[in-house]
Amino acid sequence: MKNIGEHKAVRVPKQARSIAKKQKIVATSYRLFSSKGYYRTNTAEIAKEAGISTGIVYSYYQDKKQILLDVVKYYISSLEKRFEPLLVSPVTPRSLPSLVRRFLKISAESQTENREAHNEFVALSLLEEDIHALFDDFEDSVIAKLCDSLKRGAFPQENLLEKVRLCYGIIEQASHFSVQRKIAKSELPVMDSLAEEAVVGILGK
Amino acid sequence: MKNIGEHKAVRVPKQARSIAKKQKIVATSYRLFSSKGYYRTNTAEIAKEAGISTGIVYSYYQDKKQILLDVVKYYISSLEKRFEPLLVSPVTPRSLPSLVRRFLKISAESQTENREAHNEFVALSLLEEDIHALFDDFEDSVIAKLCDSLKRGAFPQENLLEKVRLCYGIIEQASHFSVQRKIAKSELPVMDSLAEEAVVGILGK
Amino acid sequence: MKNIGEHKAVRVPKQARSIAKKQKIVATSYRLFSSKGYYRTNTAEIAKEAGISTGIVYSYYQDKKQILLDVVKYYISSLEKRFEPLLVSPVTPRSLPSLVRRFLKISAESQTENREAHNEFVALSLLEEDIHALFDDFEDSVIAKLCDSLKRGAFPQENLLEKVRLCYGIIEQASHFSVQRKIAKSELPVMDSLAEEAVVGILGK
Amino acid sequence: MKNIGEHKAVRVPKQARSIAKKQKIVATSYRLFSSKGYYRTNTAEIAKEAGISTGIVYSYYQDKKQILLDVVKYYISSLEKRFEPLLVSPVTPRSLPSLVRRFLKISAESQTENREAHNEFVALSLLEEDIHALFDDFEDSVIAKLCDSLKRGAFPQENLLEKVRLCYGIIEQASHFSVQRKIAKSELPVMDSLAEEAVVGILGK
DNA sequence: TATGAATGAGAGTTCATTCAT
DNA sequence: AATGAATGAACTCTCATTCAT
Repeated sequence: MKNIGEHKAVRVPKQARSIAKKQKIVATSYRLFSSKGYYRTNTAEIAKEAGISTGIVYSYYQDKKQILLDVVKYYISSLEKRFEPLLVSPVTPRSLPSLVRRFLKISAESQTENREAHNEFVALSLLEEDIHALFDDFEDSVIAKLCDSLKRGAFPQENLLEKVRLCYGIIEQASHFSVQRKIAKSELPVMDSLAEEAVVGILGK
Repeated sequence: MKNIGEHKAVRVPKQARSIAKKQKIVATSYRLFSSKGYYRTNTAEIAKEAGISTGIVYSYYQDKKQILLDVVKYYISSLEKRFEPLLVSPVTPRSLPSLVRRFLKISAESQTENREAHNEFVALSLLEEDIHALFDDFEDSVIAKLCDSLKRGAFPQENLLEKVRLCYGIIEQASHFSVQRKIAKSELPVMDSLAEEAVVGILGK
Repeated sequence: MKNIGEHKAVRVPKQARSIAKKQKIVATSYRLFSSKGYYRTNTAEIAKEAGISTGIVYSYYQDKKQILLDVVKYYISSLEKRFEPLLVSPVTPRSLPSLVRRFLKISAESQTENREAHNEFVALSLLEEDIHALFDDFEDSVIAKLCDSLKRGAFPQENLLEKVRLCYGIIEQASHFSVQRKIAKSELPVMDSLAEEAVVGILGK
Repeated sequence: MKNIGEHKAVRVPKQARSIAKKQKIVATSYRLFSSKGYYRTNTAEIAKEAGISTGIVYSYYQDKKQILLDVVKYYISSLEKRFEPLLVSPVTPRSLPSLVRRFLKISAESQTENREAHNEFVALSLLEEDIHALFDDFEDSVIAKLCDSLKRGAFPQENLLEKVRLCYGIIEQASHFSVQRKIAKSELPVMDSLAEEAVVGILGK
């Protein structure tokens, strides 16, 4: 009864209607996972909220975990869209401070707008290996692009990768404060300035 | 299922034997939550591993969540013990670099030794408000103590709290790399040096 | 679910294409039922393997059970073809031993070649009344023909039907050993000889 | 989520009450499997009919299949009890016919009284390897004991095992007719006589 | 005729929690 | 105080069958 070693056929939607339905599942799941959490959302609820039957969910996805993976991919792709504009042009020492500012702003915005989603998915990435891998890939790609921009902008290349990793972490931390912490709003510019100076200091060396 | 507004009598253990039993529950749960995860550990298993009955667990704890809270408190208190030595003496500009190094070292050690616990509890702190509050309190207290040490060591006091918060975050990030990332081991000293310089730079201003 | 008393229109195929399609369903189901078992084969799989849609299956068959009935009929008709040559000519006391041998051989062959099908359908005949009836009819017809052959070959007619039934059972048993049992291959001729002697003894009286 | 490689603790009941409950599950399942069939009986029904909750079933049995195995063991042990008296004393050529008669009688009785159970479990033994193994063991043990009785009764020992196997099969067939077949009741003694003669003939050689 | 997406009841199983002893 | 058997709602996933196109 266990169907070991046998693969269940999962529909790969090609027609517009099928694609729309799969997106509907992802969008609904994204909303539910964000608001209630992955573990507290059941498949029946996903189906009901998406306006479909439980059965059909399983013709698009092998199991609940696969839905989660798609939801996280969807979330990450929305992050990619947000950050993309910051990753295309070369960075010069003169333009760096402004880049850092924009990074901080977008990072904070993104975390604020999707606060619950952000928390949920970052948490899941710590609990589930394959989710972690998705975030790792995203981070690696952003960092690689930043390295590239910096190289083209004639920044010192010694230990560049490590520097960028650390700076990326600093920006995440700083924007994290903006969002999660109960810091007085008036203090946020201070934090941003500190982060900016730190980043400029690290990369400029 | 949650009996909101209705209080169940939960024993507050005062006798040595009772206290020992409660500690046994916490220690066992800590081990199981670390290795299998909170959601994948059931109460029957906790009781069995602790050598007690399932029923008795519920005379010490209202529900599973309360056990988790105690486990996290236990984890945090172990963190406190680790970091305490770093938080007692004043910090001078001369001793700062060494403090940062020790912080990085202990932070990395702690994350490595309890890697699974660390991931699990950080994840849960993102998923559950009350767990989050516990970590927040811990962080606030560490940061407050650091501020104090720095004040006594005659560091510039302007925006000190924000500076320390950011530095704390930088150190967490840097030690995080040591542990989670697949960075080449040879690169770790580089990361540590960068973090040290950044912290010294921020606090020295 | 069974819509008792309500008739659904089921196509009775008359055009060549329709007949071919129905045969395709039966042949595919036969293969799947044999290898995976009836309960473990679902209609979607039958349709897919047969190269048709799931919907069309239900225009040829009222439900899954009806497919099974057709598959069993198909299996039985293949048995009929195998045994037919043994059932046409009169049997004399002299030719009886050779007939028994041929029976044993064909019976064993048939069980071996379709071992999985054999087991599956015999099992289902014990579980489902209507399948049982199909096998009963087949057996009755074989036995009737054997009686006829024996009558024409001047065997004693007293209790002939019972005798033949028993002999038929003996042959089934003996060939069953050849196939299912882990008897040493060297012992199989012994079993066949014993069966042969028993049959000759019974019928000759 | 799949708990691969982890064994679930299944209670091994030692106290009287626990044993009674496990027997209750087996007895209820035996009844339901016999009347409705294994595949058509669900665990909720077993629990309900046994007057217990669904959950507790799974603290006695790992899964539904394990219940079936116990039910079949229970059935086989009832067969053993029935046949035991026939397997203890030596058989002489003089006592053989009476032994065969008693065998036929008990075999027919057993199949009649538990007709549905018999069909169901024999069918399942064809569908499931591990059920098959249980029946094989039973059959082997009966046949071994019969061989022993015959040896002690000075029967010719050449090919004794094969002879006994075939005779055992003949008796099964003959009693099968009594039960399943729509033979006229008046014809049953004929069948029994034929079987008796055949067995005596085979073993006497 | 034919498709295959869609349905939804029902399956086996788990587990936080309770309660008779 | 302590046990661990018992509960039963809730879970994920399956599949015979239907139906809009």
